[in-house]
Amino acid sequence: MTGNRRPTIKTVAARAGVGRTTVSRVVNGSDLVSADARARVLAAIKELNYVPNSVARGLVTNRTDAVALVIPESESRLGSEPFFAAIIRGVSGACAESRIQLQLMLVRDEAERDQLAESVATRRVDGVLLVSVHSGDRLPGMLEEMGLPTVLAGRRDAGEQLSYVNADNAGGAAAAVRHLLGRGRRRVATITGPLDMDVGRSRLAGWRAAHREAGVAAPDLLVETGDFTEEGGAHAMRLLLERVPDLDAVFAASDLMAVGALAELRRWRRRVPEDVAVVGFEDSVLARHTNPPLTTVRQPVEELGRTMARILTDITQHGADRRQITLPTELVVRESS
Amino acid sequence: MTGNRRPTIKTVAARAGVGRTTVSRVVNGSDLVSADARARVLAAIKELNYVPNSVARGLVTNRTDAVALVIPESESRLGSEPFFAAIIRGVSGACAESRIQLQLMLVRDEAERDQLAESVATRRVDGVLLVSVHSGDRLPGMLEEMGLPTVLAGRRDAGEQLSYVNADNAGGAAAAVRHLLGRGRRRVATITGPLDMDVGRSRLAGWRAAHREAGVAAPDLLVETGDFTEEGGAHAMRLLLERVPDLDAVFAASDLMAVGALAELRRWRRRVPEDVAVVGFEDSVLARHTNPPLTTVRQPVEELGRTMARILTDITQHGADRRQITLPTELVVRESS
DNA sequence: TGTCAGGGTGGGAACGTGCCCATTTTGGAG
DNA sequence: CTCCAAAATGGGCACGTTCCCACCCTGACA
Repeated sequence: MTGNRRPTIKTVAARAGVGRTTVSRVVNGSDLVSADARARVLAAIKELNYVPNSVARGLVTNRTDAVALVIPESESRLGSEPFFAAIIRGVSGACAESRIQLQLMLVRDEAERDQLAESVATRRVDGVLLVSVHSGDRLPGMLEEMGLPTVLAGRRDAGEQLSYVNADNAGGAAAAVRHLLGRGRRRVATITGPLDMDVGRSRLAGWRAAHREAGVAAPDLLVETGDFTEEGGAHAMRLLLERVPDLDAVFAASDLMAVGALAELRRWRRRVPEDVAVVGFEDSVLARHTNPPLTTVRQPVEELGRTMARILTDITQHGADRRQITLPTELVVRESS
Repeated sequence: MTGNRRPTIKTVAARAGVGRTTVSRVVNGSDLVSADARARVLAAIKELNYVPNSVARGLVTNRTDAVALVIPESESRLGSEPFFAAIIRGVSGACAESRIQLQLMLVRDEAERDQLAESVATRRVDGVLLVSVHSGDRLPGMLEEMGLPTVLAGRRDAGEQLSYVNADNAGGAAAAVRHLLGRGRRRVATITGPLDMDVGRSRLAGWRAAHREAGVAAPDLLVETGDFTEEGGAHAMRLLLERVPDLDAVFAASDLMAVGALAELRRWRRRVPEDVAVVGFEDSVLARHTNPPLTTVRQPVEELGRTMARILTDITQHGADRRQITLPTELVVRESS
């Protein structure tokens, strides 16, 4: 209980009978050190239970080996937790591999988001991972201007210049709608995500593309905008049913909205899938627990997080260039279609 | 594009025509500085867009204003994501208030967990938040010995000496079982959590206590051990049905196990709640989406995370003592009972 | 007018590390 | 055995901050 200070590189050097530099070299794996010295240093490290001080190291190297993962809480709160949880798992796994520290920043409102650039500057992270970016978002640009490599989960628009990892939203949506049309559905409505996000627009574009491809008309009458929430899905479903009573299928741009749609359909006494087929997007845990189990487009969310982290470490550690990657999606057919 | 370095405290001092110390005082809110000097410094800070370097600060203060949140991934993977997501939200919110940085560490296996102490030592965090601790776990003790204040989510046993925040597991379980007995159920089985965790034992103790209180026998025949997973719940339910065909209620120690139990009961053609009533524990999102909606014991998970973070910052920032807190739970009656 | 208390101020040292560069040691060739 | 290149080594400095301490200045009091 003597309040022993932690051993420093100096302590180790003295114990091993070498200079500080030699210890530093051993710790950082340089090969300019004799086998004998290395052995003595390693022994001293073990005896003293020495761990290098990453704060001091960061001061001189100007790197922290840490990245920030920024998640807007307003959107994660709404039950889309499985998505963010999977992102976090993927990111965390990749970071652990590269011995990179993960700093989590949940931003609760615009004010906190504006403050983010400063916070990130103070904290001296090596890079930033941004989830859920809206179209006109200026934050990513600001970060890159500050010299902070940034990787987005999902692009802001089709011409995105920054690094991003994306699911094949248009392709997945098209596959879903193709599936519905292929089973003889003729009035396939869609509940979109927010149209100020590329993910919302792309999935809508996929719905359109599949119709075009099949030579089926796709009137705007069949399109209702949602907000990725359960309530939003239910509300959109109601508007659609009022407007197009004879619709026989719905493609919802997220599982959560599909759940809301299912509830609304139940209220209207429409049977799923007999009267109306329903398809969601994401394949979250939810999809397996709805009644009936939900046909949906699986996106590899954990892989998405992992890829984001890998791109970022390639940039920060190996000076790689910006990269844009789109991951494939896959239709999972269950009983709602 | 001149590769302009970030301004340091020295740059600011020069610009404001004062010494480094004065700038430092202004930044840290000391009142030993004249109004005139303060104004000049603040102006310079704004002009130069200066942000203090927390790494350099950490080197001299020996504090990082960062805490680590450690979550075993093996357990978070199993669909209990809502629990961990809520913990993270609570912790993150409290950290943001105190301007504390949150470092997330998902540990995937024993090896990573063993390495954790070293990792945390290298990273120089001010304290550690540990989720999901098992009974004999030595890690918390090791951390405290290293001088790292540690707060647990859930205690290791009833005599826990370290700081922890806990839900009233025994009380909540007792309320659930009391509710079942009160509605005339006479063969109330239970699917427990892992008995090497206090949370598992305490909820079982609550089941026992409610029986004792009502003067109803609680034979071990009615107890089956689960592992907090859906499959575990289904498996335990099957064993119970084989052993006690005439059971008329089940208290599952988690929502996820209750979901598994519901599925198994459906396979056995038992109606819920007519033949068998089911109660879960946690009140996760899942509970509202089961068929029928699940009666469950709500635990304030986000509040739990928030409280953990507050206790830790009280210790690290204000030198407070260790603290043990138990948060109340609340029975939420839905249609499964 | 001289003294002194105390608010303001700034320079120096230290925190623990990586890296530059000068110096010492080693080993092999002549 | 000598010499020299290359390998091995260690000291000094810098990174950006906080804190200690010495100093200066102002104004009140004797």
